[in-house]
Amino acid sequence: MPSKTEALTREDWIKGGFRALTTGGPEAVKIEKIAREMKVSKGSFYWHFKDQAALKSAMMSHWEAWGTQAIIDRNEERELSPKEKLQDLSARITNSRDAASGGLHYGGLMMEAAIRDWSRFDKNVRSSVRKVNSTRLDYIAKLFAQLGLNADQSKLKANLLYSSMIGLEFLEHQKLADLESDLSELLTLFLCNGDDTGG
Amino acid sequence: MPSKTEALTREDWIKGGFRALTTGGPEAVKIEKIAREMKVSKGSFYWHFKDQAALKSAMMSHWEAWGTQAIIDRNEERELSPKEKLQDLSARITNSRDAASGGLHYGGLMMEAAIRDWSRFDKNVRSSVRKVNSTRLDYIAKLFAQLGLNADQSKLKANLLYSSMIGLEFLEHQKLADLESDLSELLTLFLCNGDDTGG
DNA sequence: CAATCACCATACGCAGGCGTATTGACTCCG
DNA sequence: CGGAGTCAATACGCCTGCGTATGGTGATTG
Repeated sequence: MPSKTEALTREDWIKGGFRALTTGGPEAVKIEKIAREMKVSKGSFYWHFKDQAALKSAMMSHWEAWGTQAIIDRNEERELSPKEKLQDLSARITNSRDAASGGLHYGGLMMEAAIRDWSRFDKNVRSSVRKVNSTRLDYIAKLFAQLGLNADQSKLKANLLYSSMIGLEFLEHQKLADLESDLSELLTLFLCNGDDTGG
Repeated sequence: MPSKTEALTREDWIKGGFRALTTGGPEAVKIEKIAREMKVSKGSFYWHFKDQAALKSAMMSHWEAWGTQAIIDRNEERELSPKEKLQDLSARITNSRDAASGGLHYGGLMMEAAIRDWSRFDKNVRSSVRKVNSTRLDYIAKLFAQLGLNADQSKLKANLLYSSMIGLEFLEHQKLADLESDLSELLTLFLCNGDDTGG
């Protein structure tokens, strides 16, 4: 365990990477830029990481874990009805600013959006995003199924709910309250009528 | 009217800009890069535009017009019921590869997504996107209103429908057919029950 | 107390992008 | 033909970012 002024760790750089991503988008995830923000030289970076791709990869690993299992676990560990879980999930995803994930928690909404941006033109990031989406969708669909919807309907509603979360988040950068209320309305709508799948 | 090998126009560069944006994202909208793709030198660019910002600005102007008025006009000029218009709109936004807008039509889905990415960390682009969103949402809400929904419900459903378009587009890079079907289901759901706004 | 190790700073060469300045071609007009 | 105007190629200086190489410093170990 070194002392001096507390040597940087690998995770410090990952956090720095997410800060850059969140505040400046994919374009801002530059080593020298992050180094400046952290008031160190990039010499440190290349000690902890092989190159840029390694940082990106590490960031994605963290996010894959945080963006799926962490959220789901926290939702499951409390004793809620499926309906409550769905409501809670909506609130959690839109409002993820609470202290979670042991310090590696970077900023919720903006961060997810930035990662989605990133994924659009980066194969590896896209692969991570697909995993996360898939896990989340399966989980949401499972909750709908527990409420009595059949498999197709569950998947459909999961798609639509999750898509709305993403789309609404994009529409309303500013007013968070309306976002949650809109999502809540959608959920109500989904849970009011079970089956009427038109052809 | 010059001759030679048909001198480049301002719009050629704008098209080039959109091609770059669509295929490589905001990061790819670089003058020298676009110039290479167009097999000319950047000397040409700086004849037609003052700088990068000018190109971006011009691109946004084009998109503002194309992304709102053009879509709405084409939807309105045909004689459809409001319900049909909504369905048609969904299909049109997701499936905008038909020959439209007189040649300045760059690639539908990917392009819109790239512009949204761009807007996240660029003030001017964001301003354009807000305008376009606002216009589209008003139009969609108007259609819902024509179907008998009150103002609040119209706005809500417009928000949700439009958000779903965006979110679904993100989820399903690959299968376009499912996207349309999901949207169609959502619309059906919206139009089946008029009012049940829970508190 | 030297040797080693962990961690960081500095300096380097390279590539790519920006915007400018200069020059070159081709066209139009007188 | 000569000059003005339109458009594009080339060359330049600047900056930023990458990854490497090398050197320094403080702790740790024998």
